[in-house]
Amino acid sequence: MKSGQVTIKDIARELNISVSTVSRALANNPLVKPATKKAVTELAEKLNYQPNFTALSLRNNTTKTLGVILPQVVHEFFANVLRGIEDVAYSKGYSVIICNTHESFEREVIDAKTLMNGRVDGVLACVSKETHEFKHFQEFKNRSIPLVFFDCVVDDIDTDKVIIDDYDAAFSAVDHLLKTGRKNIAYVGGPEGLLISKKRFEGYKDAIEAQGLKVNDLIITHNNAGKFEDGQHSIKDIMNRTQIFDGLFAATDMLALGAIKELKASGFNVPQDISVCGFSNWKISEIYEPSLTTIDQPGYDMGEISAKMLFSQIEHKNNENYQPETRVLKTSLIIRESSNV
Amino acid sequence: MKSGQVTIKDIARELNISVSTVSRALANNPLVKPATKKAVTELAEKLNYQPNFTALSLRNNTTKTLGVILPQVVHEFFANVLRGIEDVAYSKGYSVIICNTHESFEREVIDAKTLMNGRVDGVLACVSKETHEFKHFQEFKNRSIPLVFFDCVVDDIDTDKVIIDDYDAAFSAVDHLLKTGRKNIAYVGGPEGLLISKKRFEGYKDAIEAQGLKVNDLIITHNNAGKFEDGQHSIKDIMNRTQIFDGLFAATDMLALGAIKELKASGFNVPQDISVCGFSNWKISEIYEPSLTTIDQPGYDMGEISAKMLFSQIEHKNNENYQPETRVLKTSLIIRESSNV
DNA sequence: ACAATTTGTGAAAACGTTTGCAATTTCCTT
DNA sequence: AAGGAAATTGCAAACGTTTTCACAAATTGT
Repeated sequence: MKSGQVTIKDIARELNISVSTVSRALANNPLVKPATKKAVTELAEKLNYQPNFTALSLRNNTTKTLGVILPQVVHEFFANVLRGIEDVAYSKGYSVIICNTHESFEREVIDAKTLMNGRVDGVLACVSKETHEFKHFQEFKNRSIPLVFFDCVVDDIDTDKVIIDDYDAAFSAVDHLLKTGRKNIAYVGGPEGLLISKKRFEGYKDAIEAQGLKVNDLIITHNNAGKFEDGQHSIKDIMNRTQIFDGLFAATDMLALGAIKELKASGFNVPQDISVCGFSNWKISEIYEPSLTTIDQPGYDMGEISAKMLFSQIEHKNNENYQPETRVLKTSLIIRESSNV
Repeated sequence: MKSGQVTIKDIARELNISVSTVSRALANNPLVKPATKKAVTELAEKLNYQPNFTALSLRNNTTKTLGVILPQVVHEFFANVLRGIEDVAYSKGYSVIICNTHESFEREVIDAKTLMNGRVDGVLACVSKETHEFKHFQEFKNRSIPLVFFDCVVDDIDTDKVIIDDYDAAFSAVDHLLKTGRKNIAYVGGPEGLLISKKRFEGYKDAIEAQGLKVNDLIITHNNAGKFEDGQHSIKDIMNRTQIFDGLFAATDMLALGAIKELKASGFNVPQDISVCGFSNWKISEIYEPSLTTIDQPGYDMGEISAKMLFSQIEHKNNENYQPETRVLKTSLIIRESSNV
């Protein structure tokens, strides 16, 4: 006997009945005689029988597993999204395979392939910042594997999507800074290729122009990532060009904090000299001194909604007239010390 | 035809050969005629054939999947552990299922059951702080499913373990504070039930006594979690009892930062009045002002070593004389502003 | 007491793959 | 051209389950 796994056959042999009867008994099928049922369930209990997951998957053509592809996991926003996804999945008896691409295109392609061979019933994906080509995702559609994008989505692929209203969020953040009397708001952005970066940048520009002011390229920077160090470099760059700015909007909290660090190092006070707003509402933005004004993103909701949409695809897999949908979630501005002037 | 999945049968039918030949051709078996092989591989390519994962698992009695059970994912240390695990797993063609228990015992039991039915080839686990009963883990051993514990381990279960030398780390942290001339070091700890908490606390006490000083219960607190707010509460509690202390060792960085916040609020300066040391070396400890002295834990190494041990179990599953082993990893003290006196 | 139900059970196929064995074809050798 | 070896290929079983269909046994109605 290998691997100690108790199977339905073992039970059948032991009780001198057929596997079919055991299967039915365990499924509580009314066809089987109560006495037999009792014998089977008791023996199953005693032997600690667990139905073999792989066999079930093969038989039922369903793996009760969802795949999630995302670029980072040490990330409070994604962690909240994951919680939302997991809660929905667990409530339906599903497990979740998490594929962490570490923002690598290559890894993303590998992960996509891994999930494409019938290992999961559906996939939730957030594309990495390196990704500019989407064949690997298109393949999910070709194989009609249910797919939902969240946060960083692929415009060209026709499927359900759940996104944050990044434009609106950025607009309201910059608008807030302007309403407190600031006139020259600098911008410290993330990867330019990313759709969410573009949206945030547009929101920034439009908020300024909405006040009849002009956008000033001298106080605008973009970065390949959204890390603390990038925020520091951005401020150095801007300072080399001009020191005329009194507000700053950063596309992530980490960029904002890096910027603040550098501003302090250059002798500026936040918020007295320069007021600052970040994006994401990570825990650190509440702890830091000065605490950071920022945009709160509904991560949990995003996960929950994405997962529900995915299940809706899974459950209506054969429905011809299913129409992909894009849900846009609202954010909220959290005002703290860094913009409290 | 359902679900569009191309199977080996489709290829066989199309080419008018048997499935066995197709299977062999795809496996590049030398038995099959080059011409046939060519025809098969070309058609497979054209139809974008991918071997069905579930069928393979059933056939080979191996899922090429590892399960990881851990209590949190928004946690830099665990995230590093995960990276280490993933890197080893990927290099062997394995995927990783991550089960996030959210520090809930109930969830941990469910997750363990989920992984117990042949869904994974082995399990890496870090127990939640709520867990005081271990039947669900013992069951892995009963079924001889390879199991490795990391970080928060279960003493009673005889299997491979990888841990941090928490005692040693705490000792060296407190020793460092004492060597800078501080005499009364407060302790702000995490969940008392957790083995790692106990070890850190012991290291703290022994370091004090090693200097011929006495441990003072008035300046010791324990918390149910290791969060920022717990650190704040701890300082309030201590302050209500006494204000006589000039150093502080906290069992996590977040506890340390919460403590610092509260100390500042009470008019103390860090490090001038009270020097502080945390534990874990999260990014925030480098960013915060004052930057935080802390213990760096080799998270990536822990993941890598754990995964390697697990694979060693998997590969020697039938080896009678396999002896479980416990690896203890060294940490390093990172001295920053918060203890720079 | 015999047919007609009802009730309970088993055999076999199916999910997609690999592989030992047997069967067939092809190619040499004489 | 026949015989045999070598090269290809196919059949069937197996992995653990569910489920359709058929059949046996027990019960009911007359």
